[in-house]
Amino acid sequence: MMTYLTLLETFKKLLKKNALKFTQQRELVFKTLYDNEGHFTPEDLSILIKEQHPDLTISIPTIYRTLSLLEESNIVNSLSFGAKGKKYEFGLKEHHDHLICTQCGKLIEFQDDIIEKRQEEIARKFNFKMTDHTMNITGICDVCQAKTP
Amino acid sequence: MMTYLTLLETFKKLLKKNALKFTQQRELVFKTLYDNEGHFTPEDLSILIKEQHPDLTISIPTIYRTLSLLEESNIVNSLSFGAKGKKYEFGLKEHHDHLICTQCGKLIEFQDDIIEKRQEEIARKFNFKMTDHTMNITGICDVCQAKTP
DNA sequence: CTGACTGCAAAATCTTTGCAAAGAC
DNA sequence: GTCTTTGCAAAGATTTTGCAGTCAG
Repeated sequence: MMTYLTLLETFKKLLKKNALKFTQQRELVFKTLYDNEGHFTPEDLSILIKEQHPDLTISIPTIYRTLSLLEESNIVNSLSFGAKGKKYEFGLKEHHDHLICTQCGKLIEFQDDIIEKRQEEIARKFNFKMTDHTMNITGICDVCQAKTP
Repeated sequence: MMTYLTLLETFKKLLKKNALKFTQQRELVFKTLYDNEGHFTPEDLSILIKEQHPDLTISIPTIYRTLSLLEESNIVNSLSFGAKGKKYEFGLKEHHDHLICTQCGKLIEFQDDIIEKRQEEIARKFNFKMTDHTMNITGICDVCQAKTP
């Protein structure tokens, strides 16, 4: 994983290349997605930013516009599962998958080379340029299995 | 894959078990998802139903309510991505995973034994009692790659 | 300076809800 | 008959847009 500053430079260069300006708001969205692991709706981000940067401001429309911009450049990925709305995550990170316990909500991240490799093969087979993948295995974790026999 | 009538019986029993009524509208949504391979927004379904059953009617709110109902019972699955809104598919068929184009919203289903088997192994490794799993590969499909160089 | 970006308010969508009438059992 | 379900219209949410003022380059 590259450092924040390196990634920020990449972002700045990309903006320059497209005659777009580097603004406080754009950095805020970029940084907040970088700093926080997870998937966020535009509103989630608005709240996170208020908490983590009380001195700065950004409006909801700007968050939407910035996320679209970042998504076009593959700096963020969007996906939405279950709940309403689209969710965004920082896209310049290693892929990872999840095991989710439906009883206690525990979340285990894992990374499996066999699956990673197989996913690439599948994407290739369908001529897909893979930008992200999510795999969620839901079930009941060992602790909860012991609790409820 | 079971026959329509068998599946319909399952659906009826499920409704009865929950003191819910079997109505023309509920069957319409169920049947339309069964008859049409693919992933549909509530509005898509409304249009499909108008085309395929011009004599029957169903309102948009009822489609939303019925889809939520069907989803709770795992009779349909929902997915949402790229384009706006959630999409629903008939859920009582073989397990499969998805390739999703984030630009045009195209969705390709695939099934891969290597991945299925590996998922079971991973669940076992973490002592998880797997109840479900979903895998989505997001990316850019061949058509969209050609469009944006 | 100049053109792009932001925030506001308002519009366009998309989804849910309240309620009277109709329908399943 | 009773209690759910439906359709309508209206309310809520979510996302996008127009425009004047602000700001980066």
